[in-house]
Amino acid sequence: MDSDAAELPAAKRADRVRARSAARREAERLQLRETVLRIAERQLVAHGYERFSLREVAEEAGYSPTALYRYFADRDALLAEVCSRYFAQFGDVLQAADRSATDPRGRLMAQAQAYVQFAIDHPAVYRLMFLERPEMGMGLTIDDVASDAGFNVLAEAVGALAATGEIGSLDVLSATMVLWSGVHGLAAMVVTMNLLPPDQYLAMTRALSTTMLAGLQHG
Amino acid sequence: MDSDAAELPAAKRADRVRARSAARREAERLQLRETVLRIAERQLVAHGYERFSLREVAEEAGYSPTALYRYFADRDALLAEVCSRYFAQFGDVLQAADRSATDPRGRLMAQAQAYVQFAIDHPAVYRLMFLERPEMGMGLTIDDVASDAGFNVLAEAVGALAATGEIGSLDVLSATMVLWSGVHGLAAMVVTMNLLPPDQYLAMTRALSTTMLAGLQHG
DNA sequence: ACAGTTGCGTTAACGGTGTTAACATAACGT
DNA sequence: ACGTTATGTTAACACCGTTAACGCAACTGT
Repeated sequence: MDSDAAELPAAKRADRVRARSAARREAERLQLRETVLRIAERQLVAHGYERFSLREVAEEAGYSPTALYRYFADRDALLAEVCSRYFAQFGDVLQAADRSATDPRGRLMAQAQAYVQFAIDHPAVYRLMFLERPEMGMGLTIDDVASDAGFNVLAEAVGALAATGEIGSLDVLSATMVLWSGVHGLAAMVVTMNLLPPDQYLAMTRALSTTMLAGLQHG
Repeated sequence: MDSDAAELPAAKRADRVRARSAARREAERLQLRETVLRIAERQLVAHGYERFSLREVAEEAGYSPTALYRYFADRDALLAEVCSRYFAQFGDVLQAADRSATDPRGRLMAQAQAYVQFAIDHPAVYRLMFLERPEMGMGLTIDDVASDAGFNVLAEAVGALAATGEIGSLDVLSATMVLWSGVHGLAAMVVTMNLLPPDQYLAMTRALSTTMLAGLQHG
């Protein structure tokens, strides 16, 4: 049939077949992992963290519950992977907001808006990332957080603000933590109680960030 | 035996016995409720919200799991009652802090300190009250919150601050929400991740409240 | 081409959860 | 003394995450 292939040594063709077969199986494995992750993400968003069930993910995927253990160590590992992807997305969102302005003030204001907007858009995910299982993503120690992408975007903008002298008596790390606490508090309210409609939460975010920035300047 | 009692009509003595019996049974019922509540509180504090188990409460109380349903509608009702008592305590703590100073600024600073201190002292309870099940206690709507004791202590101090003109362009409700968001964000961090030792959290609380108060003044 | 190994998915089972239903028993009111 | 009510029990249901044992297909080395 294939004259070129026929001229090659049989051993090499067998090797090619073997390699491609392994690659195909690996691809299938990755694809199944991917669909399971997408199902898990969908159910997490739909049902919330507290009702998230490994068995239900398996059912929707068309497998027995125990089959998923071939691909994920346990329920937490599955959730952690979903989490880590959203953490990357969250970092990107903050970075994009940061780039939407040039002056430190504007950069911080935009970041705050984007931060709370993320919580509004993905409440179940924000809850998992920052409220229920903070170890999935940013970790529990101050060093973990200091190495987080999102935190550093914020910290750098605060550093830039400090360079203009508008940071008062606080050091950069403290000022960063203070600002983070503020938006985190609002985000936590967004995902746990719906006191206000989303747009009012954004207005509140504006009020909070202007207040804090003004306070840093005159503190 | 007892000549006085013998002279009374038998019917009346029977009534007295009946009433006291009912009272005694009611007291026993209340006492059992109370011990169950104390056990539940202890286990909530010890194991945290996510591991809280009705069956384990029943076991420690010396009853079968289903027995508790005579005294509480379900697991959530039991937790809600534990919650409501802590809410009362939380309100008292804030009020006491409020009274520790006379000027609006000092009142708000003291309240912020007491707020975060409460989260440090009772992390599992704060999580239940404000993060996991906010409907147990302060509710989910803005009207529920507006009728909460703790919130009103804060709101009144903000009102007093506004009377001195140090509140800038924000209305009292918005300013209250902004301040609450800030301390809530810190408290949420206290109970979900332990980035810092408690005393540093309190220092951060001071930094946060001075910043926000300065921001309100110059905003 | 055949034998052995590896990977995948299954069922069965364990210990745990909240909750409902049916039942026993003791105390109470008439 | 009898019927009723309150209190607590056991059994059972429907879930949950997780482990162990097994069947089976595909792949690998000889």
